Amino acid sequence: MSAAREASRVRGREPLTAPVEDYLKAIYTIGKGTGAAATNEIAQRLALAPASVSGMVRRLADQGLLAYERYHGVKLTESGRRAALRTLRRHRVIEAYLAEALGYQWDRVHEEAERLEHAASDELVDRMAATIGEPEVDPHGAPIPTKDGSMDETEYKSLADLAVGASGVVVRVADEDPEMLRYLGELSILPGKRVTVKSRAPYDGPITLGAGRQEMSIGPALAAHVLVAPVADRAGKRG
Amino acid sequence: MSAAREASRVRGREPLTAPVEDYLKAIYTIGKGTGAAATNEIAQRLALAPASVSGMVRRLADQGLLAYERYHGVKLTESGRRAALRTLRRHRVIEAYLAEALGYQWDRVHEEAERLEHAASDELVDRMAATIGEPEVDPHGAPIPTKDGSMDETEYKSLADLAVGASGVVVRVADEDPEMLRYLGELSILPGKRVTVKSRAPYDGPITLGAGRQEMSIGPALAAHVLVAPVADRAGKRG
DNA sequence: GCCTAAAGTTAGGACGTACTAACTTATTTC
DNA sequence: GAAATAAGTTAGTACGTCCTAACTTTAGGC
Repeated sequence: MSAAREASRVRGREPLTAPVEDYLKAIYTIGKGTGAAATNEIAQRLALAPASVSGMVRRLADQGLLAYERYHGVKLTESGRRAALRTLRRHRVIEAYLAEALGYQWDRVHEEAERLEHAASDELVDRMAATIGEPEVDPHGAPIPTKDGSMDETEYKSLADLAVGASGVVVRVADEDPEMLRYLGELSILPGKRVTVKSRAPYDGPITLGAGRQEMSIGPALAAHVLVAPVADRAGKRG
Repeated sequence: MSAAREASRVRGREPLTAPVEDYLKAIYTIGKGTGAAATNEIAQRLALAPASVSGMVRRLADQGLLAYERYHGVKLTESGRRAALRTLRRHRVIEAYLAEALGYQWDRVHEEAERLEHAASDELVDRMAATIGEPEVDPHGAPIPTKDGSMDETEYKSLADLAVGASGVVVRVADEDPEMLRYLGELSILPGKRVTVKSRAPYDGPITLGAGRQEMSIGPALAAHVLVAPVADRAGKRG
């Protein structure tokens, strides 16, 4: 490695730029913490040209945030993982705070948090978290990393994977699209809601759900974004 | 004017970048709204080289935010003034919110707001303002521009200009330096406090103040940053 | 195992914002 | 009003991030 590149790697703890934080967050969520992320996946998630990603991941690797092997994707280093979790914590605490303290609807928090996460200090985020009682999940049910950089990584089944007749409690909606969130809200498919799969039509057909006294049908693409914790069935439940 | 430059001026209502907002804010506060600002003043306020300012003001003039005449400083256009006031409103509402809702001390709000002002949406700022009861001043006593872009431009005397024997109510501390603010806080020279000038030493010497039951001396440089509304003297006041 | 499609990279350029060094214009002083 | 100083500008460069176009490497189908 050249002296110049070595020097750039040694460069200390300057704050990360907003694009850098976005890359790390994207890589983290693609790789679920430790897995690898492909150039095209990163490009798609960030709505950038793949060529731009190639250039950026090289710089991030030079800074010691990524392990990068040409043509074979990237993995976060320990320092990259910490930075990603810091940003993810900011994002989710801010989302929770906007909903709890400022009356935002759950379909609006993501966009606002997407900008604020790069501007808020650690202290601000900690104060927000304290003010609303140290939440453990954001308004979509996504777990909030702790200050020391650990996060609940429980993997949940989606509603699309639940067997016919099985019940579950919605724990998370794994998508930020405001339209989708509003639609789910109308159906009152929200974190905490108990649902039962009544039937599933063949050939990727609609899934019929029971939730409280209601019954409803949703497509499999939508169902795949609704994550549930399975519960044992019992009769005479209260909605 | 060339076609290319004309085209760039016509470019619509894209959101302004953070540096652009900082320039406009600086120019507004230097020119007190409508006055002119010199290149070197802007450079000093933003801690930039004068050459950088020359380049930037030309771009801002191309965008119709400034009136710029080479070698003769700049003035905000109406559109520049509106943008500056929008940023100033964000900044001061955020400061007030941090202090009121999140327990920040008055010497810490400026730094945090300096970054958040570029990331917060109008909606967020309006919600913050509503949540803390539509404040009219920030924690330092600076007036908050209204949503429709007007601001109380009352000019106050500073403590350094108050005659010996005269009294005033502190309305504002016109500086953001945390050390200065903490020091004034220790002396409890805060917005709302009533003070009386007891004496003034010659040759720019210390100014002795009475405030409540206390008496204290401060230097003229510090006094110049403390703005007061004059009040008629009366005996037997309560602190 | 070869060929093609998919995935990824390099080359070259643009834009916004900053810098230093060298130059020009304006202002002050005598 | 000329010289000295202050204020401001241009020229040339750097850096971070993005782009498109053209090229290279990898992986999948036969």
